[in-house]
Amino acid sequence: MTATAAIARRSLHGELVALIRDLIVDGELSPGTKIPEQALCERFEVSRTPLREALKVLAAEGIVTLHPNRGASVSTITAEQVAELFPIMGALEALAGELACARITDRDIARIRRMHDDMLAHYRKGARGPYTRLNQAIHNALFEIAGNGALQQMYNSLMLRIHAIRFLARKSPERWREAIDDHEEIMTALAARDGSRLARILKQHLEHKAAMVREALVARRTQIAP
Amino acid sequence: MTATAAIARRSLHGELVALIRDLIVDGELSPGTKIPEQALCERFEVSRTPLREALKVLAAEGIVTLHPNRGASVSTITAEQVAELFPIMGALEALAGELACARITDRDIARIRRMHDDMLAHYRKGARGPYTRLNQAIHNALFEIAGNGALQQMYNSLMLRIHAIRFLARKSPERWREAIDDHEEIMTALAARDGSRLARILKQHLEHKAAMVREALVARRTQIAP
DNA sequence: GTTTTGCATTATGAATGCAAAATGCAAGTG
DNA sequence: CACTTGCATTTTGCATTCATAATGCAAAAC
Repeated sequence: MTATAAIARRSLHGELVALIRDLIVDGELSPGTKIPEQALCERFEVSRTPLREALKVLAAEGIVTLHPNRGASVSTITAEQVAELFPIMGALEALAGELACARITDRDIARIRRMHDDMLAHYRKGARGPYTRLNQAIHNALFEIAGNGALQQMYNSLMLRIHAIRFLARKSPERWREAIDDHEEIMTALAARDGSRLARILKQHLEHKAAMVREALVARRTQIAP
Repeated sequence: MTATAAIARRSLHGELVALIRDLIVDGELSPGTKIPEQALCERFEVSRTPLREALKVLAAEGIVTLHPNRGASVSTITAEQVAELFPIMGALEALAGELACARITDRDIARIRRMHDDMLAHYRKGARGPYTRLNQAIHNALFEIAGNGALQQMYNSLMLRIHAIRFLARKSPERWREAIDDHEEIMTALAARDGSRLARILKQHLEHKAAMVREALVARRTQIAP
């Protein structure tokens, strides 16, 4: 025999990393929340050692912050950090678009076109939830088609870090319209397999997203401190 | 008083992360080397718990690979991974260049020009070591001027991951000449504060680097299996 | 009434202990 | 002689334990 499929090696701390990450993604642990070790130990029925290892890993990923001798908490994000991360995501998406254009099949184009049309339908209905889901699906599909695993991983990691802003992603109608326009252009460039154009559009699309978040942050600030 | 400087909080595992990372960077632990916990515990005079935590973090960073139940080893890198990482580094450098152009001062330009000239002098003398050092210093300076901490961190992290190829970075004279030409163009675009042009050149520069590494890898392969 | 100080409680950091898995080696088998 | 098989040793994963720093609260001082 030539290649035996390596049996799945499990490690408790690895499971915990995934588990806690899900907890954060699903919003059960919201940004800023303290993470008491003991409580999670009881919840998952493990001892503190693997749990602590998991927290260290999540801290390295940036979604958990460790306060030496004072425990861990779910990372919060500042406007400054958002301002730093969005351009990076823009650069990565641009690269993904470029790579995707070089590899995309007609079948893939048709598939994304379907998602795009679905998304438009939800936009017209004003259905934010399904719209967002399809929006993300399209962006994910781009990364998959790009076929660069490391790139996809880095992007996902960044998405996780800015996850904290999800709850304030209340686009204004103008910004939403803008996003739709961007997506139309994305579809066109993708169908034409015009990599450099798609890259440019995606970068700009992310700049628009960043502007949207900035507006939301400002709105929120004024709301909190009247 | 308004702002007391928070006293430096130390954590053993944090120290160990830095320490082991240095060991790897300095080449004391070369890629593929197994990392026996006990040996390092004795070397650093710590117990296994913090050391294991440190290894988990380094694994999350990608420079250490964990083999469940079989210990850890310094990550090796395949040609495929190099092919995935270089385009990402290209995208990040391009972004750094663009941001740097928007913020660079005349003083900074003069400083980089000096480094550039020094580097050229070393090139003419054929001094690879000092050349490489200045080359890296220039790229680092670009990231610093760009002023995006997250970007710099991600780039450094990637540099660490491809660190394994450092020993085979034997440029052919043609490739070296090519790199010099790239750097001349980089200086020109930087002095003109032409962000998009600098971005394009940096991306291309990284493509050249990738090609160089690919050649070195091929050469090495044929050398090993004659 | 507000602030400060001391102590008890709790939580975190690190070390040790124990069970399970992997490794190495020698003896056995074809 | 090559290849497996069984056992002793080593290594790793996790639980538990011990030490230390932080937190909360009540009493004392201003």
